[in-house]
Amino acid sequence: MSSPSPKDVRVRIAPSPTGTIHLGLARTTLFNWAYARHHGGKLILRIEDTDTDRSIPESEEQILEGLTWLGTQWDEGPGVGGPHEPYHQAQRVANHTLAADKLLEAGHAYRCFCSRERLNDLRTAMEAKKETPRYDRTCRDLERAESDARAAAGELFALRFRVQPGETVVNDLVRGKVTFQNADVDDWVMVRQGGNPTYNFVVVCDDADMQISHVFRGEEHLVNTPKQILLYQAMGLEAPEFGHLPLMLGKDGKKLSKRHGSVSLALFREAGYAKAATLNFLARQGWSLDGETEIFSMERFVEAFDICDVNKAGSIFDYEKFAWMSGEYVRLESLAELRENCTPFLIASGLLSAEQIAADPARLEGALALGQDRIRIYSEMPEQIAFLYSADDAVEYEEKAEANCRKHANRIQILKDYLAFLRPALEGGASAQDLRTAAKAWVGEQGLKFPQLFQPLRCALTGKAGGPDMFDIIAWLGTGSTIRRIELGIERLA
RNA sequence: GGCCCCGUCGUCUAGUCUGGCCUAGGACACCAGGUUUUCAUCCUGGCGACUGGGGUUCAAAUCCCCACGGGGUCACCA
Repeated sequence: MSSPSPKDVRVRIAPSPTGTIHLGLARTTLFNWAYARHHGGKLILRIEDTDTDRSIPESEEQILEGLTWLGTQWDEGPGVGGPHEPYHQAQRVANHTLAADKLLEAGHAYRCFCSRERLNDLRTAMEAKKETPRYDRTCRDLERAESDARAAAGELFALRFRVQPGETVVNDLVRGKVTFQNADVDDWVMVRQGGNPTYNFVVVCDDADMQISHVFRGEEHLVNTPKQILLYQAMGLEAPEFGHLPLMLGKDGKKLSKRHGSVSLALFREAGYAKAATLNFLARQGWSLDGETEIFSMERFVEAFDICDVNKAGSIFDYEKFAWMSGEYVRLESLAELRENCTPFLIASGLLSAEQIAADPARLEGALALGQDRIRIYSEMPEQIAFLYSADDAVEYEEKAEANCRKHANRIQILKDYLAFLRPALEGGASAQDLRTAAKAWVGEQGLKFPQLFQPLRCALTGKAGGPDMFDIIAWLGTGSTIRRIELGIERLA
C-alpha cells in the first residue's frame, strides 16, 4: 500500500486542447483518477491552453466529452468549478506574470535580449559541431541596470531561468531516484518575447497554486522534471511527488502516435469497443492486478491501484488483445445492455431505423442474442444479424455456403422432404428444442448425414456457411419466413 | 551525439525491493484435440522468455559491475 501522504491527495491531468483524446492521455487520466479515488483525494482537470496558435476550439469540448464518457470524473475543473478557478491556464496569466516578476526580482530569472535569429544560428552551429544545442548564456550576466534600461527602452526580451550549479534529484514514485546534473539543464525560457509564459513555467505555478500533491504523467516528461523542481526551489515551494508512467508504444516500439493508426480514444468508441473493456485494457497498460486476473472492474482497480506497482518499461499496445477483451465484456452483457450498445451501430449501418428498434425491442434482443457470442466489438453486430432482417426473397447466398450445398446431389429432394416434415410441426407451434430433436431423429430415419440436411437448410435460411443454431434461427424467423425461405432455397439451389 | 529511462515467452505481464517455494506462473496470438448441424463461444493440451558476460553467494530472473540492445528528450510545443 502507498504510504499515506501527510497532505491531501490532489492529482491533476493537464491536457492541451490540440486534438482529441489520445490513448496515452486516457491511460494517464485513468491512473490519476484511480490514485485519487484510492486515497480519497481529488482529481483536477486543467486545460493547458497557453499555446494560442496550436489550440483548437472544438478540442476542449471533445476532451471533456471523452473523459465524461470514460467515467473518470474530475472533481475540479471546467464544467464543475472548484476553489482554484479558473481552470484554463490562459486565464491565469496574471498569476504567472506575478510569479515571473518575483523570480526576476530575486535573480532566479533574467532577461534575455537575444534575437530568435541569433538563437537559431547558435543552435545550427552547435548541431554542426555535434554538441547538444543549448543557450550560451550571453545575457545571463548582464548588469541589472543595463537589463532594466534596455527593457524600459522597449527592447524585446524573453525571461530565462537561471540554473545554478549542483545536481537535482527526482524521487520518482515509479522509477526511484533519478539524478540530473544541473550543468546539463539549459537556462530555459520561462516567458516568451511578448509575455506569453511557457509550459514548464506555468505548469509549476498552477500546480503550486492548485496544491497538487502528486504529478503522474508520461515518461516523456521525466527530463522536464529537474527544470520544474529547480523552479519550485527558487519559488521557495515544496515540489509535489512525481511518478512517470511508462510509455505506450506502437508495433515498432516507438512512442504511440498518429502514424501508428488508431491512437484516438474516439476511434475506438466509434469502432464499438465495449467501454468497460476500454477501461480495463487501459488499466493493464503498465499495471496488473495480480498477474493472473485479466478481467476486473474499476472498483477493483481503484481498490488495488498503487503507483508503486506501475511498471517502468513501456508497453506495445496490443490491438488484438484489446479486441479480445472487448468480446469478453460483450458476452457479459444483458440483452438490454447489448441492445443499447448496439443500437447506434445498427442504425448507422442502415440495417434498422430507430423507429423499428423502438417498435419491438424484444424481437431485436432475440436477434442480438444470436450474435452475442460471435462479435467482439459492437460494430460487428449489424453484419452478424443482417440475414435475419433481410427480405425472404433477398437472402444473399455466400459463395462458400452455396458451394457446401451443391456438394450434395440430392439437396433439393432433401429440402422438399424436410419441409414437408417441418411444416406441420411449425404450424403446431413446436419449440426450437422440439424442432431440433425432431430434425436429428428425422435425419437418422432418412439414412442421411447431418450436413446433407443442415448445409442446404442453413444456406436457404441464412445464406451463410456458419452462424447461430439453426433452430434458434427458425424460432426467431417464425413459421412464414422459415417456410418461404426454404421454398425459395429449393428453387435457387436447384 | 549529450543527458535520462528501460531490458522475463512474438505481445501484455507475475516473480526482482525482502536471493532459495521458479525444472519461471497467467493472458492474447498461434497450433492440436474435444463439444456443436456449421461458425463463434466454451473446455483440454501444446509451442514459447529471464539480452550477453563477469562477479558476490552454499544458492541469482532476483544483488553488484561491464557490455549490448531498445526507448525518451534535447524549442521562445505541451
